[in-house]
Amino acid sequence: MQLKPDSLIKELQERGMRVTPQRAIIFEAIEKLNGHITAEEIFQEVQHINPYISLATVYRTLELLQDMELVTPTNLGGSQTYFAMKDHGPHHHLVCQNCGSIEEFSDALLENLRDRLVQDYHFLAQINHMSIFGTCGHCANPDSPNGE
Amino acid sequence: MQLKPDSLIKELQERGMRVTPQRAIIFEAIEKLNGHITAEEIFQEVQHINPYISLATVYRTLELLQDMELVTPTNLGGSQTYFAMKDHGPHHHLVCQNCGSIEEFSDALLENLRDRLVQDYHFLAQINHMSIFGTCGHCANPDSPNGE
DNA sequence: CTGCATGCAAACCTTTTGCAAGACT
DNA sequence: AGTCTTGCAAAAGGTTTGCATGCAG
Repeated sequence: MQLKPDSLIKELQERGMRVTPQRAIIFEAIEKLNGHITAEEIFQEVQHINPYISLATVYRTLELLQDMELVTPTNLGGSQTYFAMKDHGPHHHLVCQNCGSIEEFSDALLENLRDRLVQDYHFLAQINHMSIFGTCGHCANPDSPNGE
Repeated sequence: MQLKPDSLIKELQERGMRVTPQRAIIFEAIEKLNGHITAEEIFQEVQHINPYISLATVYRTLELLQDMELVTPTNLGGSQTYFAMKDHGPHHHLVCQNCGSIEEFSDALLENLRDRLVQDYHFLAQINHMSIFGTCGHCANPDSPNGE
């Protein structure tokens, strides 16, 4: 019961949810890995700290964090689900199908699309985590140093 | 401009692949169901014609069609993979998180996004099958009958 | 006839769940 | 103390695979 007051732990306490050592360790792992990670990756990381924590608990904690809207699941094309913290506003990804790099892009680029979806389809898009696949600048133009 | 089962069969022959009754039946089923369908749905359909065709064969045929670039897999948010024939040009989906309806939207709406991704990120987006989640007109405005 | 395709069932992979024991507040 | 959480293992859901048989070319 010493842990540095992580933001995730604080959130739990504020909402009257139990703070167990398992959860604290899982939170640490998520914060440390910080990105788009799978349950399995979190599990591996967590095992370094306490090998008795089970995969099931990782999944249950992840579910909890989703319910609390602190984490979002994303599908990056594979069979596994990726999770990421939801704390720095909506952002999206450009996944290069050639080199596998993942780059973020601004939510602002989606304004036009959102507007048109409302206008043309009366559809309120809720895009928190979009992944777009394609070819990144480096792979598209290996010769030119800055692409285009 | 739908691709007919016949042309799928032709494609197979041209590429020196075997045309088996199973494959022909599966092609028919895909054509008949015509849309975004799961392996299980194809399997059910195929069973009506010949109950001895196995799910494994459906999966193997689907894999073959993917390798031949005649069919694309899509993730529509659930646990299953959806497949669709690749012949009616790029199109995308609006999935209502409230009522579950799936509506298509035009690829034209993505032009702006594509352009900006190239300009700002030198990224060549390859968006063949995007799914956007949100709230459809009916669910957003239950009072307004025609959403207009 | 040769080799690829099929059926069946078992294996796999990721995620979920039932239950008894244990921990947080 | 009471309820929520955990670990374990088994189940579940979707997809893949090993192997012997069968069929297309």
